[in-house]
Amino acid sequence: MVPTLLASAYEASEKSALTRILVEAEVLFAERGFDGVSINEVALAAGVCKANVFHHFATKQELYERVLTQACDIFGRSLGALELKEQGLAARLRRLVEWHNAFLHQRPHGTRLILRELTGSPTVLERSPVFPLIQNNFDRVVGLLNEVSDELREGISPALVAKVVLSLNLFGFQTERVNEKLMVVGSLATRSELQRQWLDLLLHGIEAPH
Amino acid sequence: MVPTLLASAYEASEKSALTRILVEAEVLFAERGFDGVSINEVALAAGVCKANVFHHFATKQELYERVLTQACDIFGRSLGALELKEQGLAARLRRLVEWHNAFLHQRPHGTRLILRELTGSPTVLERSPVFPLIQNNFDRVVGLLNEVSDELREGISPALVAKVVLSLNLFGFQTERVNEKLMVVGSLATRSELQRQWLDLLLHGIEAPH
DNA sequence: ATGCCTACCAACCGATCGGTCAGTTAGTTT
DNA sequence: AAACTAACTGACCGATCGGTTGGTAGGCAT
Repeated sequence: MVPTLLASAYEASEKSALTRILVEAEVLFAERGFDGVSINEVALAAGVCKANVFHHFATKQELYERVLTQACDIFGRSLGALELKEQGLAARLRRLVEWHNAFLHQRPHGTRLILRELTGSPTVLERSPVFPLIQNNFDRVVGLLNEVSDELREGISPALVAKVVLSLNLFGFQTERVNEKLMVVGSLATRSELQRQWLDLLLHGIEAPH
Repeated sequence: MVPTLLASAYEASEKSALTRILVEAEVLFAERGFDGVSINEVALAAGVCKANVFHHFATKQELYERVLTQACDIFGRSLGALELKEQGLAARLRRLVEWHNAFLHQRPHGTRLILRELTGSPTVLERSPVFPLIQNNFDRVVGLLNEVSDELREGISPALVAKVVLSLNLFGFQTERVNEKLMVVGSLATRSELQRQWLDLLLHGIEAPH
């Protein structure tokens, strides 16, 4: 109805068709991957016809890349809004993990979409414009830890800590649905409790003091 | 040529068509997922015609589940062959990580196949016969750590340690190809060096002694 | 030799895939 | 009022999808 090319126009109570296409495409691609979703499905979910999707996006690839880039951007913006100055290592690490985990669950579809690219085969989107964004976001996390690197033991680099922290959070998120089935009987507690535990583990190690 | 239904007949120098189908299907499914691979591709890679694949497997699903189950079985057998008695926590943990990592790289396709199920949406293969196998394998790893649980700090459960160790190894494997691009400049060293570092990190924590 | 079974293949089926096209509607510009 | 443009649709395209069918080739027991 309203002729506009701005995807960032969320002010309308009735979302535009373009916005609906992007939203539904993110959900579907995140859940079933590029090959698992047909353009027709996206169109149906968005309440438009297939040809309309091709009016806004030249190819299926273009739609996919647009959704993916958008997800990376949102992650970057959220990371940029994270302020944790004047804090020590332990507190800084805890806040970082909490922010990261909260973000993952606020945007599960975007997260899963990015994870697909991060862990998928390199044939798809090998040199997509997304990789620099991921690189940049990772570097910024390392930078946050670098400011308190003097509190780290010798031989422990900020990059290593960042990798471990992000890995545990992301893999935990990725396998959440399986975990629920896998650990019905006791072994582990709630998610936040589990997170508290491995953060403590990270800070102090697992070995008992002798 | 030779009429046999045994898939485990590796003794023939010329592998049977069935074996070739299974091998190629594992590679393709691991690389591009269930939806990303057509039966025709599998047939071509195995050097047979499409109808022949459907002669050995009733449906695409059946072929996929067969390959997946096989991958889980091989993991279980390799885990069963791992003997690490009479060792302390540190040595035991190191051997466990080394075995796991070596296995992942010896069978990258099977590993990626399992990871797809572990991290994918629950709609596909929701209640497949594979989940009990995964559950069982995880429990056995926990059991190995449980034998030295007295060396763990209070509040650190063997299940938590197992989850952290397996997560770091698996996510590291999953993102290996990205890592190579992501860390061209120095931040991190070789894979084995990186692994040694986070194992040390796990044992002793990251905080400097005050 | 005859029958039987397994392995294997070319050709085919209806459905769906990504993508195109001609045409309609409606708001904007001149 | 005429011209233009973006948003949108139904019908269609060739290709490929998962799966079926009818039949051939060859080893084996009788």
